Amino acid sequence: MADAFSAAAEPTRRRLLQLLAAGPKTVSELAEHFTATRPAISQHLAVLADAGLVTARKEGRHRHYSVVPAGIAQLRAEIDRFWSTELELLVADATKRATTHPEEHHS
Amino acid sequence: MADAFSAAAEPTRRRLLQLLAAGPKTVSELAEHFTATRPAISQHLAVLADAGLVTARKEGRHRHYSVVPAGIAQLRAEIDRFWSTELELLVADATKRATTHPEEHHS
DNA sequence: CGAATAGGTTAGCGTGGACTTACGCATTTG
DNA sequence: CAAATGCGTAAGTCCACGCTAACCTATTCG
Repeated sequence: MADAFSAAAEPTRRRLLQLLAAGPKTVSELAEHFTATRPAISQHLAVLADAGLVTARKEGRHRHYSVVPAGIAQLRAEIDRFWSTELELLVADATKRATTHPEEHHS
Repeated sequence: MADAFSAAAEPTRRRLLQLLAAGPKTVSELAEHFTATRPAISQHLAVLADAGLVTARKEGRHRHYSVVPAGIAQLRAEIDRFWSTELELLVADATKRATTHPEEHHS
């Protein structure tokens, strides 16, 4: 099984996951949101499926793709594992500094 | 400025960020944790720097790399924007189902 | 000053990934 | 049944990317 983090990071696949999070959709429906051709979207979906993030349910001549909750949970776990305590503290420090001294942001 | 999400997704760079989160380090110190050569690590650091995630402080003949809190905060924002409400609900549903009916997990 | 250390830069290589075009297969519909 | 629809797959192209080897610069130390 592929690395969920890497699979989900690609911009097109990121959007695909967001679109599918709102509910199941067919490949053609999804492809309408992109400039890329339908086969390209189909291949992206295959990558996501290989990472266990989406699955397809066959229904007539349609293929309804939907998100796999367990896969999304695993992706979440990967993100959380990456997002260590140290990084969390750094962000907390950064946002605190930004709200306290907004103009000290010399570019 | 490059996409922080994509930059941080690459496995080697993911580890670099985690190592740097624990505190500033030189390129050689970082390179010890990998099988890749030092120039490779140096290039990964350049990618992270281009994404605004790390910065280098020159000190003698050493370059101490460290994480940029503001960049990490922006990465966090990108992740949060990706992690929409729908995805959150799916995960909540998945974990709930897993803890409630553990054996219904037919592979 | 010359050797050694730290590290950025370049050129070039190989691979993978994103993409398109073309095709094949199933399913529905007239 | 024939045309049309929905979609996966194969083949081929192109480019970005990760990597190494080689080189160059700056700094420290004998």
